[in-house]
Amino acid sequence: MRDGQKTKARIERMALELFAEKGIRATTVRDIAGRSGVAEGSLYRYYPSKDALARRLFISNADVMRAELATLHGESGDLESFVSDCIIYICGLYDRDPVLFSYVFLSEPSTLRSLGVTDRLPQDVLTTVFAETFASRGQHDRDPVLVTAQIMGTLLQAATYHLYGRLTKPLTDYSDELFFAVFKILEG
Amino acid sequence: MRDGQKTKARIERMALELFAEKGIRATTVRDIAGRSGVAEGSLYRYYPSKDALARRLFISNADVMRAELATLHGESGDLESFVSDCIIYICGLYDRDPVLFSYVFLSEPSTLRSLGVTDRLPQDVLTTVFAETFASRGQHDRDPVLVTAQIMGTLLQAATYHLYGRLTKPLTDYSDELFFAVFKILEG
DNA sequence: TGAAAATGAGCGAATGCTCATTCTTAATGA
DNA sequence: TCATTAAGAATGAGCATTCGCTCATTTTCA
Repeated sequence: MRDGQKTKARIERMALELFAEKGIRATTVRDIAGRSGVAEGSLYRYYPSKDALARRLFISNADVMRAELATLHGESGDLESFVSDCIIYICGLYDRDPVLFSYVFLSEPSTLRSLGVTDRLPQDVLTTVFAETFASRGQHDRDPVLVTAQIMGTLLQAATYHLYGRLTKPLTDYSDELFFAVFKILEG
Repeated sequence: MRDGQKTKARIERMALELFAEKGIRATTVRDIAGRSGVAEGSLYRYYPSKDALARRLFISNADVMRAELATLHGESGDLESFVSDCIIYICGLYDRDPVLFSYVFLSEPSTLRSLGVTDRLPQDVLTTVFAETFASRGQHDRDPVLVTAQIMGTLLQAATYHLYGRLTKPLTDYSDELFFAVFKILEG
């Protein structure tokens, strides 16, 4: 029999690209099939619906990212080196695969809500770590959610501007400036 | 004759809410008409298409914001007070009308590209001001685009987290922490 | 040759939009 | 004062098209 896994992988990748380029609603099953070089019906061998595919694509990729961020935390000595590793990781993620990055990090709130994935964001790992650290340091005045928002904001908006072609070098090349801002935010 | 301007205004507001809540593609003309309490055909008295309405809503609101940010620049003495005014303005914008804020600032890149409005973002005012200031100060190593991304990132991501219900106080209440981070970024 | 993989015509539902028709009301004039 | 009217405002059934999805059929290959 034929190797269905290759077809499945091609469908997933092309769907991811289209979802990131045009949005989920604007991407039709015919679009996905066309770009994947398969028939429309083939999608339904592997997924019960277009939305299930979109949701699975988000969750499986976001879960990998969350696991890798958690690993970074386990390997790091202190908060500062963890955050620094996060920046390197996230910049590398964008440079290696801007399409995947866009889908997971730059989808609009309404999209994530309709997918039901607002509680599975990779950046939640940061919030947890910040909460633990601030608590153990007795810094009860600091808001781990706000700090996460500020730090992730600098990175995500930089990525957004790169998508628009306004920042042209790889995101990793801006890591010095990004480090600086993030550490200032972290210091409080 | 009847006052069509009130109908037009109601259609625009309800469309804005739906676009922000569900996205443009996911919002049907029937949705807009239903929530506005008018018939479907009425939309087409004022706009040639749903997309034209979406585009007009973005541009007219973004242009107002750009003008107001430019006014802030004209009234401010130095860069620091301008940026501080911008933070107050943007936080107030979110607190007063999160729906409008989401539509203009939190739509995903693919949406803005399909509307053809990526060159009309309110935050471009900041980039222009930064470019002028850095040039006049001889700070040729600083990237006005990156600084804009970092500063706007902290604000927009804070707004995003507020939308998710993770930040609960008005955004303005966080302005102390936001000021701090933004000024650190600005210092370089 | 058997079972999994892949196909694509076609279905019902939904969508954006049109247009013939009706409704509303300010202006008119006797 | 009040019936008449003209024109803009509003309607909603209906059209052409597109969409997600199904399934009987064909293809592929261990």
